[in-house]
Amino acid sequence: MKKDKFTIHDIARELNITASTVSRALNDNPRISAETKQSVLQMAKRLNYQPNNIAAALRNGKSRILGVIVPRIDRSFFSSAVRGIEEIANTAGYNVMICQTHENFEKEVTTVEALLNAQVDGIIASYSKGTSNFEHFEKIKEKGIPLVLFDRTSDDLGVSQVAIDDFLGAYYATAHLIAQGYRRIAHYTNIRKISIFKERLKGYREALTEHGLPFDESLVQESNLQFEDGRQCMQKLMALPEPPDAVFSASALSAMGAIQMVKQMGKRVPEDIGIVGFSDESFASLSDPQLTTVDQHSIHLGNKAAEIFLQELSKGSKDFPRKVVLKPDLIIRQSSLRKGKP
Amino acid sequence: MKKDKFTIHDIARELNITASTVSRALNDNPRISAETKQSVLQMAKRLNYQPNNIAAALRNGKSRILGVIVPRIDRSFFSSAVRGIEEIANTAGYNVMICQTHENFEKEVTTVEALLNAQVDGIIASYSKGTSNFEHFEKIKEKGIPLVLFDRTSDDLGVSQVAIDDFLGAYYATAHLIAQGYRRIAHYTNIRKISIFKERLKGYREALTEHGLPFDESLVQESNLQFEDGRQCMQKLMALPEPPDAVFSASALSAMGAIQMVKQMGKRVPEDIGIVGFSDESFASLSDPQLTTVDQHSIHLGNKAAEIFLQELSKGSKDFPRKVVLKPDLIIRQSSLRKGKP
DNA sequence: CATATTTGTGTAATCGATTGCGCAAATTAC
DNA sequence: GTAATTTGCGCAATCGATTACACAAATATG
Repeated sequence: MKKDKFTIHDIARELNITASTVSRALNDNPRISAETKQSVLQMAKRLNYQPNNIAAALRNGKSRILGVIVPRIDRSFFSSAVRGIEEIANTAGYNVMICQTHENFEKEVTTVEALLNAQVDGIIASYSKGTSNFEHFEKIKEKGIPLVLFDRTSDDLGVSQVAIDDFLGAYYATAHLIAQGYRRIAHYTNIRKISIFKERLKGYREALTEHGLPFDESLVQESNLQFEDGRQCMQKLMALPEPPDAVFSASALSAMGAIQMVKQMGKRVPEDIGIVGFSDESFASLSDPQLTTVDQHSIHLGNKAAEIFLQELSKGSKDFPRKVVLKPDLIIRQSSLRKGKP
Repeated sequence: MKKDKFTIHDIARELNITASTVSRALNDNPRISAETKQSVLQMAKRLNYQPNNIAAALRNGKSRILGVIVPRIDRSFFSSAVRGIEEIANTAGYNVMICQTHENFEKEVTTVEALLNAQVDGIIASYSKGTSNFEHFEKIKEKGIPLVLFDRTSDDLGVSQVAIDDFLGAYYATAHLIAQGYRRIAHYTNIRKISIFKERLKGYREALTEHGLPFDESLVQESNLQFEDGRQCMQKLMALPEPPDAVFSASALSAMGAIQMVKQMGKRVPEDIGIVGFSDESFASLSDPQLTTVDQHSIHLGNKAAEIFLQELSKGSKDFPRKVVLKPDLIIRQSSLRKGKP
């Protein structure tokens, strides 16, 4: 039951030197002699000295904490992105503080405040679906704290962003379906004001046009993109006078719903209906048939966001804000393979 | 571009009072008059004052940060548990700092140190598969900081624990299979020294015995319980002279692998082979057939862990350590329903 | 050999909020 | 009407580490 809270003053007393010398020795200051450093280090080890980061943080205004804001952590895309952020941040000596907004705007505002009060050195965020007002993010900028947005980004804010090319991902997906011989391709989307869904819709449309296929508004289904939405939209689509022969969904979950409904209606995937989803969730390769998806490389996305944060910290605001757009990849599985491997 | 860093001293100067009065006013100290509080609050709002938590943390030794250690965040079970922890912690005014060990013992040790240096007020952890030495956890105890283990727990350490009743979950699952008429039930397990897997094995065995079925060691398959493991174990099992007619897997992922392999071998689930998994991952209800699983109520588990942390903080170490064992529930889906609803 | 530099360490202020102690004024008690 | 309390606030120390400045001793320069 030894007292386990020694400070640099305790070390100093033991060695008959001052705390400043100890501090310098621990920080490897060149003005301290080698012997002194030696003995300080030894004593620190002997006393099992643990530095108090809080004190250092107060003194030099750096907490070495990076705040991360995500809508929710229990979605594979976000947890992987967070993991990517952590990988980079940890090796650079930063701890990560993660907060969830649950897609709730008010929670997002209070979260930003909480992180600022905690004196984080920077914030990486993906905002809520309900967020339209960016004042809370402005506040971060005003404080001179680096802010990096990822996935759900905005050009209006004038901060660095990391996202994948949603347009391209959608284009790949749609073009792949066309190449597989599907001709009447539907699209699942969310409220269109969110840029990622807008981009996906554009990519879908572009692929159609480029291959001489008509764009038919009745084939675009707007919903929350959850599993049940995927089922219901499929039902509506199949009730059309001219039902589709494929679906490109802007989410993986609703694509799964679509598959289930197709099977339930006695049709086959991919023979009768081809299906492609967006975001490579873990379940994509577990379904029957396995789901073709657009891989967003979420870990890499997180890495990139953390790297930009570190760069902004060191270089000041020169060269910033930056905008990084990663290329997605189409992971082709059975759900869209009518002709066999392309 | 206004300066946005005001302290209580700035407020004090504006009002011609001292910082101590401001501090007391902000903390609603009864010795401060109502008018003074009023004017302090107004001035604080006018200057857009943001308290510096770091300074307060240094002074009173409380950071209001709760450290959480999990093997990895991109697993539904852990991310949900974390979400449960956050729910409780946030409403109690705590921020949560999440760290991952990637099932790596060394990373776990350094993570504990990082959290201690960050002066967290408590730690909630689920340790790595490779962890056998608990010295780093002892250190937390020595510092007098509350430590709560969840899911992967240990009685040896003398700290509070929250877990689900793995034995009971396994018992439910196995008994359910028996009730559905399956008679030769296999079991997927991991290395047996980890208590959760030991318990699941015991529950499985108990259910067999209680229903007069023999325990057959050749039906117990040990692996890492990943998807591919589930496939391979199934293959081995089907090659036995007397193959099983059901599998109770200690993980959901390997149960999915089992389903896939059964289907690939031209047999049907649940008609020929019944399958039950452990841990209600998101994909369980998305598979075909949908997977019967043991629900660990991970969010609730997280809630409970956070509650115990808060209690330990307030009540001192009286009544502690505590051990909370939650009851799991069997979520019955198609993969085990041979006879229809039980 | 005198001056200039470098080396090694100490002194004391600082970061911002909190709090024990003290003290005068206002209020209550008897 | 005097003594005892209460009310309201200021003073100054404190949490632990960092760092500008100072200063003596050692070494270098010319």
